[in-house]
Amino acid sequence: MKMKINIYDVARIANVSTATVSRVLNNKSNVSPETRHKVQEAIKKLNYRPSAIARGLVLKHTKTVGILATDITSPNYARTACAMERELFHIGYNAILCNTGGSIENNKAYLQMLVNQGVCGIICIGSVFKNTLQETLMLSEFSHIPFVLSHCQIPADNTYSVVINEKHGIRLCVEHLLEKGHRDILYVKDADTYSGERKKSAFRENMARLDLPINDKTIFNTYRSFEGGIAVVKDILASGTKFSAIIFGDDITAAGGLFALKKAGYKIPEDVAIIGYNNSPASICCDPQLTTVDNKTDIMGNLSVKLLQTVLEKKETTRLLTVTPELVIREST
Amino acid sequence: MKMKINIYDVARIANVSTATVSRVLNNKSNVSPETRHKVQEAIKKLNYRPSAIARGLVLKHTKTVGILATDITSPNYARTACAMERELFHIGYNAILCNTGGSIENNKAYLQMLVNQGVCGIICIGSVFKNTLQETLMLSEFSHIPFVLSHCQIPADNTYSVVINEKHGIRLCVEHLLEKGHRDILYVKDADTYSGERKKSAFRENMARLDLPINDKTIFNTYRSFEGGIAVVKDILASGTKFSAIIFGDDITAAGGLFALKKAGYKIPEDVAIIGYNNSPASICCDPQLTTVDNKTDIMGNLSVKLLQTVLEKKETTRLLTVTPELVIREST
DNA sequence: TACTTTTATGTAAGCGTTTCCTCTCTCTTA
DNA sequence: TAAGAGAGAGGAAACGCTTACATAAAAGTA
Repeated sequence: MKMKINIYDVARIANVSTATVSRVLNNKSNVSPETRHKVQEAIKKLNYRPSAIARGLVLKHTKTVGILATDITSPNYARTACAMERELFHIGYNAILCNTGGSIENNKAYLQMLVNQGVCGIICIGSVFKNTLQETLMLSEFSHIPFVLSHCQIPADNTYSVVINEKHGIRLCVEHLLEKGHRDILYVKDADTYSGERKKSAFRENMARLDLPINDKTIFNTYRSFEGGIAVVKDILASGTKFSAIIFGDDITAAGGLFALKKAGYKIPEDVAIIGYNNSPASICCDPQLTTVDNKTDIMGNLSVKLLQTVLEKKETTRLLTVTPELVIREST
Repeated sequence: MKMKINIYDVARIANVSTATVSRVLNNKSNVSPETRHKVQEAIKKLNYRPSAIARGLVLKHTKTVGILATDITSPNYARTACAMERELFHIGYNAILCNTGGSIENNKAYLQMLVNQGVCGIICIGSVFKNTLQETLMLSEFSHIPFVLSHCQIPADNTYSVVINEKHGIRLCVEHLLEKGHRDILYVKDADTYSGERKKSAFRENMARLDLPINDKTIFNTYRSFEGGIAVVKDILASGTKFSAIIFGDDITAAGGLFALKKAGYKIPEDVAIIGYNNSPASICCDPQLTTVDNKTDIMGNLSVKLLQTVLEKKETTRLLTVTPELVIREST
C-alpha cells in the first residue's frame, strides 16, 4: 500500500514530466493551457499535496517563520502572536512558536533550532531580546535570515523593527491627568526592560515640559503583578510623597495598586486618579474600570508580518515602523 | 563561499563516511569509541548542525507538532499553549501554532498544511474542534498521525484525550455555596461548546443531588464577555427569579455580572455570592476578588505533550487522561 | 525558403540526510 | 587451521521536490 501521493504519480496520471507538474504547481509560465489543465485535473483526482519538506530541501528554506516571545501568557504578547500567526497563515506561511522564558541559553537554542528548521524569517516579540540578540545576530550563522523585532531596535543589517511610540503613550497620560487638574503625578515603573525604561524617561520629559513637579520621589519601582502593585502603594504611602494621580507601567500592577489604595481608604478617582498601561482584559474588570493605554498590539503583529513579507520579496522597504498608542479613558480618572 | 556546513564536510574532516557521521549523530551502535570521538571533534570544529529538513525528507516526518487552537488570546488557551510549547521544546520537538478562529474551513486548511509540513503529531486545544474533527479525522490522509485532544474526546483510533473534570469543578462550586448557606443558586452558561454543555448539565445534576431547587429559571444563557455578563444580570433581574448566588461559565462574564449587580445596588458577597470559572488574571482584579475554579490548564498542556510523546514512542498508553480542577476561594463568596 | 527566436516539454542532477547492503577484519570455536 | 560470527565502516540508493540544460516544435523574419 502506497503511503503518500507524490509528484511522480501526478506526472504519470497527467502523462507529463515531473518538471511540468512542478511548473504548474508553482505557477510558472511556459506551460500551455491544455497541459496545465491536464495536470490540475490529475492533482485534483489524486488529491495530491506537495511535500513542504522536500520543497524545503531544494529551496533551502521553508515557508515558515519563527515567532520568538518570552511568554505568550502575557495578554499583550498573546494578542500580538495571535495577530501574527493569522496574518502569516493568510499569506501562506506558518509559524513556529517559541517561548523562551527570557533565558539567554534558551534563546540561543531556539534560534539555532529555527535555522535548522529552515525558517525564512524570525519575528521577536518584546524588548527583552535586545540583550541577547545584539550579540547573537552578529554570528554568521544567523546573518542570512531576516529578523523583525517587535518592540526593539538593533543596528544590524538583517534586522527590521516595529515599535510603539511609548513616549506618545505616556504623553497622553500626563496631558489627560493635567486636564483633569492633577499636578502631583507619580509614575510606577514595573519592568526592567528597554520599553519600561523608555516609558520612565518619557514620563520625566513630559512632566518637565509641562512644568509639573518631578524629582526622585515621583518615580517608584516594583515588579509587574497584582502584588507588585500592592507593594508599591505601600512604599508610596510610607514615603509621604504628595500625589493625586499615579500612572502604572501595566494594568495588572495598576489593579493591585487600585486595590491597595481602596483598602487604605482612598476614593478612586476622587482622591486619586489611576492610569494603567496595555489595555488588558483585566483593566475592564477593575472597579472603577481602569483608564489605560492601548498599545495596538494586534496592529503591531500585522505590521511585523507585512514588513517581513516585503523583505522576503526583496522589495524596497523601510527599516522601522512606528505605531501610535491610544488612550482609553474609563472610570479611574 | 560555502553557505552551510553539511554532513559531507564533517565526514571529510573526520576522515570517515557520511554513514558513520550519521550513526554518531543518531547515537547508533556499531561505531567504535575512537571513531565516534573523531566525528564529534569534527562536528564541534565545524559547528555543524544537521538539517532538520533533509532529515525530515528521508524520515517522512519532522520533530514538529502542530498546536491547533481557536484563539490563544484567551488566557486559558494561552496558558495551555505556552505549557505545551515549553514541554515540547524540552523533549526536542517544536510547535507550529495554528489559530483557527473556530472556522471549519480554516481548520481543514490548517490540518492539511500540518501534514504537508510533516508534523509527527497534532494537539488540539478546545472542545470546539469536536465538530470538525469528528468527520475530518476519518479521512485517510490524517489517519496515520496521532491527535491529542485537550478538552474533548472523539472515538477514532488515532486520537487521545486529556480532559478536565468539569463535573467535579461544578460540584465544588455548588457544595461551597451550600456550605455558605445558599440554596437559590443560578447558573449562567456563556458558551455553546461541549465543555459549556457539560458544565451546565453538571450543575443540574448537582443541584438535584443536593435537593436544591432547579428549574428552567435557574439556568440563564449569554455570550462570554464582560458585556455578556452585564446583559445576563439584566435578564436575571427582569425574570424575577429568586437567587442568592450565581455561578458563571467564565471569569470575564462573571466580572461583567459582578459589575452589573453592584450597579443595581447588590452587595457582594453579602446579598449575592458569585463564582467565576477558569481562574483568569482578571478574576483577581475584580472587587471583590472572584472565587473561581482553576482548570489547571498548564498541567493539561504538559500532560497532552507527555501523552503524545508516549504515543510517538509506540509505548503502551491510556487513551484518556482526566485532570481535576480546584476551587479557588476568594472574596466574592 | 531558410534562418532565428520563442515556446513547450523532457532529462537528470542535486538538495542533505538515513539506511540497507556489502565488505573487511578480528575473534571464536571446533 | 579453517570456517563462522560479529563488529566496524563505507558505498550508494532513496526521500520528493526544483531547475538548469537540452531538445523539439512552432512561430516570426527577411
